[in-house]
Amino acid sequence: MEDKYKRLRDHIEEISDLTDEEWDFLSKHFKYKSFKKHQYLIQIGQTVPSEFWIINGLVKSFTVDNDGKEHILQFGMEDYWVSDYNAYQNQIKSTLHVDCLEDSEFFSLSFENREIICQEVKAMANFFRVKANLGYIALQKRILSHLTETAEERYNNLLTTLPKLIQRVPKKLLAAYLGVSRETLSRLKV
Amino acid sequence: MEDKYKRLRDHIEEISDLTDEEWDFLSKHFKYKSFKKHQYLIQIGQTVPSEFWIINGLVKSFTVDNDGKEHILQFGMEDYWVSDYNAYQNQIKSTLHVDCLEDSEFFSLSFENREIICQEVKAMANFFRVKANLGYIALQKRILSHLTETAEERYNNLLTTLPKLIQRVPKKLLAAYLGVSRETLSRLKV
DNA sequence: CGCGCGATTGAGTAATTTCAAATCTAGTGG
DNA sequence: CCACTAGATTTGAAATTACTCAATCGCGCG
Repeated sequence: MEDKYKRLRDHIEEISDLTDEEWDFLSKHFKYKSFKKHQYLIQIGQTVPSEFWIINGLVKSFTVDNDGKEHILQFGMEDYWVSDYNAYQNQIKSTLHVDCLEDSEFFSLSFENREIICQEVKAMANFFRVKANLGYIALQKRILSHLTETAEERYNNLLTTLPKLIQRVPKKLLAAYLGVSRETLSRLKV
Repeated sequence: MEDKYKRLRDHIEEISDLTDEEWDFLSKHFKYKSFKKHQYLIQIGQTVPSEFWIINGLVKSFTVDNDGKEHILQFGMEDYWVSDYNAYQNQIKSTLHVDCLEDSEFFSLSFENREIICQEVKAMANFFRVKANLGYIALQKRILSHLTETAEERYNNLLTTLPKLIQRVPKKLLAAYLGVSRETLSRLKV
């Protein structure tokens, strides 16, 4: 467990340095959680009290449309943060499922605790500010990739940017992430 | 000019309250700029020293693909923030154009000045943190809309969420934002 | 008045989806 | 360890959708 906390601290200090006192204070606000494959962290219609930092494992966040088809907003793996941020930030009901694709471990952070540690520890306010900026930038890139690239190009980009992910995720889920049918993805000459 | 600064302060205080001293300090770090229709705030290949808060006017940020087609990442109007945040945050060359669709006025904020006011004024660090979160959430919604909705549904959503924008923007630019050809957009029965 | 830009419409083409079936694979229990 | 089964992947063919290329129409500005 020590090493898991250590990894979280390292992760935060990639962006904002912490004193030992700050770390002692803030680390108490995270809660360790463990989920089995196929368990849900978040379900549509429920409140979202926490966001999750992924210690290890793999999750998907997704919605289901009127035809029953699954659309994947995000995959999350080691060192990723995941939640339904719309529901979390605005304290409303979730419109997403978050489901474990593997047995996974997390540190969860409640909305209240996040505000507390941001208020008390300037470095954490800075961390989340920078992190949100980076997330915003990453999503802008994804939007642009949807506007400018074919599914084939997006798939090839995935292969090069997240090769480890590809091996852990069934192709039909990659299709649901890229926005094409699994048949079309299967027909791409890669 | 007084009222323009007042509007910026109001905008910030929708999220984070400021003391008069804090405002006096931080407002000095913004620079007023005015651009004519068709002028570029940012061009591909150039550095991006600033982000811009739009006092009034209208801009688009976009790229041009290999076929010469334009793809619009964002429209910005009154009270919006706009930049190439990837280039701005990482201090690299821009991959976007930002172009004025109308005569427009801005307050610009350099990267250095943003860090300064975030360091000195806790409320501003909080403001940008929350703002980045809201931006992240908005882009997640847009990703999901691309995955789950048809161009027709996305267009109808635009009509209801940003009716004023529609009237100021030619339809072919809306098509470039929604990710369909102008002919297809024109054929939608709305 | 005419020019240019934007919007619309038509027709043919290309790409993707859907539905169906066959094949392959990994995990389970015996 | 093997056989079995459910899920995943691939392939085929038809149907749908969107795109491209072209031509026309409409309107505002100079």
